[in-house]
Amino acid sequence: MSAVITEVKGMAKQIKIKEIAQLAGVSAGTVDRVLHNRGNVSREKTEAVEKVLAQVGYKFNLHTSAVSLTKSYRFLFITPQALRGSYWDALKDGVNQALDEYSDIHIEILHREYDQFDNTSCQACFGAALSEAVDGVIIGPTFQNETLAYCRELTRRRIPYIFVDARIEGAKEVITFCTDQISCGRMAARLALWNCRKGEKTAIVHSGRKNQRRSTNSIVREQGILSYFRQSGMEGSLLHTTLPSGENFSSEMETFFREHHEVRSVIVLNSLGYQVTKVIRRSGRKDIRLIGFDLTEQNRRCLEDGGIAALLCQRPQSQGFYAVRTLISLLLYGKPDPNQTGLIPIDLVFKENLPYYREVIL
Amino acid sequence: MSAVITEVKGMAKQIKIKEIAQLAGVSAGTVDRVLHNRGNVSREKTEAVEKVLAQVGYKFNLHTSAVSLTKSYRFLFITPQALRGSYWDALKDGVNQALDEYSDIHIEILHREYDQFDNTSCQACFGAALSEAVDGVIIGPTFQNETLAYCRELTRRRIPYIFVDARIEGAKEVITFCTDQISCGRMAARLALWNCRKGEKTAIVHSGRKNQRRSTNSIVREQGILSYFRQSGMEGSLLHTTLPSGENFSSEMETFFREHHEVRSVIVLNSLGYQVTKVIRRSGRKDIRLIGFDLTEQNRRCLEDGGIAALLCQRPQSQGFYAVRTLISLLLYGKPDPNQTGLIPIDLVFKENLPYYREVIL
DNA sequence: AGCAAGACTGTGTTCGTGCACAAAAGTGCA
DNA sequence: TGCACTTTTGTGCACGAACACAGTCTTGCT
Repeated sequence: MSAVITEVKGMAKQIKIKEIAQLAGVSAGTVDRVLHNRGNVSREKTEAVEKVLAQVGYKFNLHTSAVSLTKSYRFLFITPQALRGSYWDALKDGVNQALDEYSDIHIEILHREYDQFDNTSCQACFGAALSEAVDGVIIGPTFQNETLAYCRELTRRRIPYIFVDARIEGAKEVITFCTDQISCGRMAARLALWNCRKGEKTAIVHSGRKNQRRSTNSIVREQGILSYFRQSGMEGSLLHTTLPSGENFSSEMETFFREHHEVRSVIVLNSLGYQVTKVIRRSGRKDIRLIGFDLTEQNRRCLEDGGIAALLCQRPQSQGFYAVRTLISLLLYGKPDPNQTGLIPIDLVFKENLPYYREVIL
Repeated sequence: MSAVITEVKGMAKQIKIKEIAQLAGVSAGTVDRVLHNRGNVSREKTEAVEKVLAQVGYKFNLHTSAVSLTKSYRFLFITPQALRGSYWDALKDGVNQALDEYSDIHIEILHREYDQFDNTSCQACFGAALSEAVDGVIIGPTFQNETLAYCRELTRRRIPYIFVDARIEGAKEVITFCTDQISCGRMAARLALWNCRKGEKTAIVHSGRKNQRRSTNSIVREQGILSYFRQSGMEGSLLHTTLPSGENFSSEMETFFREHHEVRSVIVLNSLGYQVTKVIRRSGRKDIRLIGFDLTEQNRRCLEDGGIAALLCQRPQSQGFYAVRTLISLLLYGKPDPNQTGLIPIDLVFKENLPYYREVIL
């Protein structure tokens, strides 16, 4: 019989502002001023407080702060159109969840949507956004130039902003909440090559919007796929095809699947996997595994009925939730939470673990 | 150019106890008594308050409550030995994280560990636990009878308890935080059969503790695997082998892998996948994909070096976190959060998304 | 020196909730 | 009815952080 091992875990007795004040030989008010760097504190006392602070490790608590908070905040939340059940809709759910969690803080969020396939719409949206007096902005970016112009103006006005889903090179955002799309691509590739035989091929489906740059995410995902295939010495087994824009049925693609019997895996680079399942079904092929991205309502159904074998997801709810939380924390304490990396886990969803993704779990 | 769609999201103005009191024609103290069912309120006023409550949808705020809370709570946390980097250690991390998050509430947690392979140790542990005066208990159960006896006593003493990782039939726990092991098994099976050819086989590795019942979880996982294989008409492609107890190297299993060339996938039913990688390596086989469970430190390393192809994980940190949170919420408000289902998502981890599981994300 | 402007610092009030205590109302019994 | 007792109800303070305000101390200028 082995011994009963025991251990006591107590709370790390949270230090109070009053105690800090006492240790530093100042009043609570001064500590408060230092903590929020509101200024008007002599160098001497600032240093005294900061010295104590460094030793005791004071922890901010959003909720306790909120009890006494009188100020109210206004955020802008700018994304492509968030259709019911879409990726952006899920992100919005996360934003609302944060609003709920921090309902003791007075926050108002204005949601502004633009057409992600029309840069003039985006431009107009950002233009209108500039006339709003807000304390912070959350941006789901698409168009590089338009977004950058807007961000520059925000920087000039000292309004903090956060990217979700993807970042724009050159911007000075507080943080970006997104997943590493290279890893996403590599995971998709691993699934495509899982137990793969010589001669079997993998098809990559691109989005085929006319006159439209492909989204950065889909480009990077493809790079990830490519790097994994190259590393596995299977570079030659990749094929490419294109999904036409809109809901138009692609007879071209149907022919593609009919003719390429050696294709056993299909990776759809965007969230339109559910459209490809229809094509595959029409082609009569039953030996193809479809790997898609994003847990939209349509994709969810396809996962359930078997049309899609696996989905790679980037927890849009978490992105929205953390974005709001970070903005609050930043505005209340003047500095972003240093623990935050901005990297959001990648979820691999099969039919079996799908049910857990019904309710939002952060 | 399409229109810019806009929408305003504001906070849902939280109702205060004072307002409720006013609406019900009573004092704030009475509302407080009703909310926490402390008794000593006339039927008449109770009904008046509850009527208002039902209309306005009052929401508890853990943190504001905590500000004024003077009471302190004591929880017991009873698990198998939580070796560094083990599954139980991860669960403990989640408990500590909750302690951290709710550091404004006075909570003390006593961790008691027993030897999961020695029921007398478990019995002794529960025996000692009964002499502790505590407000709630979190149990990671292993032995059915011993646990049930302890739980009966807890029920008698009206001390709430919560299971993590697995539940014990017949107990009256507040809630159990665990994943559906059937689905876990089915996911493992899906991976094993992913792109599988006729003639290829899958080996299931059982734990081989002497004189020891297998853990409920591993039994249920096997049922899940079996059901998936049966459904796919591949029942015949399953083989079984056993891992000896302790760290002893299994030459028997090495021979198994050498002889069964048709085995292409291996599912290790418990968290000891990393031990099996050594055997496979010794056997010289390089065409086998190992599917394991639980993101322990050792398994993590094997995932990185490729010895393990995929791990199925059950977010032990979340389990620990939610267990503590539920206990707090229960003790403060007298009733568990009805939103909680207790089901924890299943994570499928490859080498590519492993980095995100370094830091605990709830 | 006298004085005002500004920098600095401490005190006191506020928020919503929990809880102790006091006040009020009801109950039973001689 | 009067008295002791219990049950019910209201009031007031504490909690910890934010912030307004008032008081104190510099500093520069006439």
